[in-house]
Amino acid sequence: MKDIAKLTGLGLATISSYFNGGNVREKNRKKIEEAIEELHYEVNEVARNLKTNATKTIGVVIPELNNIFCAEIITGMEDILRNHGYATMICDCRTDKKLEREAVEFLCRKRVDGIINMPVDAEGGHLKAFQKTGKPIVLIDRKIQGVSCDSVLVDNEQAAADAVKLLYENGHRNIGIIGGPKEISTAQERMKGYFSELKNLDIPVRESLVVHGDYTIQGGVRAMEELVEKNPEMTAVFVTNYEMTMGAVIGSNELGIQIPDQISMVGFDNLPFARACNPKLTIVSQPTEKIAEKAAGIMLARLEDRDGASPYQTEKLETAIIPGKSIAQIR
Amino acid sequence: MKDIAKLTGLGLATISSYFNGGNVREKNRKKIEEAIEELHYEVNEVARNLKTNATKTIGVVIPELNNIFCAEIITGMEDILRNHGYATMICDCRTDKKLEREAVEFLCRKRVDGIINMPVDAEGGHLKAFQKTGKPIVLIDRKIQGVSCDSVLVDNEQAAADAVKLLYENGHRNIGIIGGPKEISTAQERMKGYFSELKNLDIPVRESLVVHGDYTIQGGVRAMEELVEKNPEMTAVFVTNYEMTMGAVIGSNELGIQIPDQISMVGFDNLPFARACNPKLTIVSQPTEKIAEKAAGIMLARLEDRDGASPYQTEKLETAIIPGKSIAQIR
DNA sequence: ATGAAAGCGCTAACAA
DNA sequence: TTGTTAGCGCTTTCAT
Repeated sequence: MKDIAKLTGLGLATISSYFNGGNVREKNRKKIEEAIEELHYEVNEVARNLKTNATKTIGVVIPELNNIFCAEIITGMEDILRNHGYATMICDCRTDKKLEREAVEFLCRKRVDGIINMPVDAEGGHLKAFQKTGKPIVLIDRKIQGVSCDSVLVDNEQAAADAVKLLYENGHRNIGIIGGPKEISTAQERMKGYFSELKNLDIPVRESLVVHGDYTIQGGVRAMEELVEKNPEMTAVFVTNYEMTMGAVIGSNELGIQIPDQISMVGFDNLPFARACNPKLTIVSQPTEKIAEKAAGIMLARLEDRDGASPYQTEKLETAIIPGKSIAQIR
Repeated sequence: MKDIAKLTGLGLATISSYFNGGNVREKNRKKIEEAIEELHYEVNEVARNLKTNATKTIGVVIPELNNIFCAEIITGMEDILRNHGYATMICDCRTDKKLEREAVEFLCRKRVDGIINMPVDAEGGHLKAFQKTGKPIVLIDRKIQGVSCDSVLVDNEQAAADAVKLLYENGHRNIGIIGGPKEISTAQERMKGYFSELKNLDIPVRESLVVHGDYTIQGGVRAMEELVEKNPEMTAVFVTNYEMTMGAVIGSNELGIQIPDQISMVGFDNLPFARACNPKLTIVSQPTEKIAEKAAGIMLARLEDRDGASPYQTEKLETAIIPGKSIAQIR
């Protein structure tokens, strides 16, 4: 910047003003632009950030990038944030609480302006340090008790209830569930929806029909094997996330089980995958696009009007069932 | 840092020395640590970066985050880079040349120490500006003529030839191909492998068996429909990326085509998906883990020994065929 | 081993 | 509208 000041004979403030949309006389504007061209000048954001104490960067901490649900949400958020002048710094913590905490500390040091987090640690201890900075935090997909911040969630209980009801309506009474890790709030809620809907429908819960997976493909395979082995009378399975759905489909294939002739199935997420299954899988679908929009929107709102200390909000979005051909009509 | 200097009565240089592994007397070390605790001090990386003129951040520019091949590679690279003290700034350019150029410019301003790029623009014009900084660039998956930098590629021609040969060995002679966009080097190479292997095997090329898709799911569906309609005698299809493979499977399902009874198929990438197909899909598999390792490794090497201006290297990795049950033995 | 001081590239308050 | 100046939080000579 000094160089371009020298070259144009202008003061630093004028140049700065030029870059920040201030008023600069047409003549000088020209001069500056020529100098920029000649010097191949590029603003140094690092210096600017130091001065303004804002990095125009949002940290995003997620359990696995290599997970389509996460990837879809991130893609959507990044798009919106970028269009508002914000960069995104993504940290994949590999579903590891320690790495998650390190990621947040790292983003602290990097002085990001806000953090969007799909939390692994349900206690939320990893966020405490960042929260002290007073900068905004937005939680997505999973809630944390006791961390006061905005959240964007999905109505998981309803989603599970819908799935169970759909199976019931098709005559199923022995409905297995492949749930997620017990610590994770989404998994708890989906499980709760399963139980409450069974109760609603006056179907007794059978322990052996309930398996807790770990939200991974391999976990889905194992859970499917276990369910099938333990429950010869089971006619349907509800799988509660995408990775395990894939696993359950793999398990069925490898066990030689026909869907839906032998077992009906309702999966979770990823419509293209559901379409690629033969027969097409019926799934619960989460509105990833909307989650991204809401999360980015809330973050931007917090960032723009710091003063408008509006109360923290929790958005709860609806899921939908996308019908396929993986449910057999019984009797 | 001033505050902690004041609190301990030490000079700034000592504190700085403490943070950078310098020699500090045990006594003072203690004092500093106490002060840090009391003040909840955290290093400001922005300031440090300004001074050292290095951000310890690598920019990654890819066509689509929402693409498992990309996501897997990024996950792998991020892991390695993080373990070496480097952060990663990911820019998803949505397969858009303009956004890609903007991403690179953006990363320039952010003063990243290097860029890893899976290029959309085969001309490579978007990289020129960054290259002037003298900082390292590593290209992955696709090559660019005339940009002098390191690349990590895969032997696409061989991969395609292997697939064709395998189909040939199973008796297939009418082999269709769903290729990718003509501008993309990987697509060209895979197409080249198809042609050269057919020539090797003395099979005449039939125009109608060659379709160019666009590397998307929907493109795969359309391409499959087109192939089937135009080529009643076709017995096998080779699909040249993951998204289109998914599309081809969807297309087959929706057209009611049995794999492999009516048409045999060789897909590309994503082993879990291949396993989830019924019957299991035979695929060409790329070593994403290794690509990530190589790319991150080369980047780190360039970053460490700036002087050791070793010549630019092009790594070419091998693909593998993972057998499934989607190829019928003819006669 | 420690301290004093200069400066990285920028912005912003103030003065002209 | 433009120029002068101070300073963001750190690192890094150079003395001590």
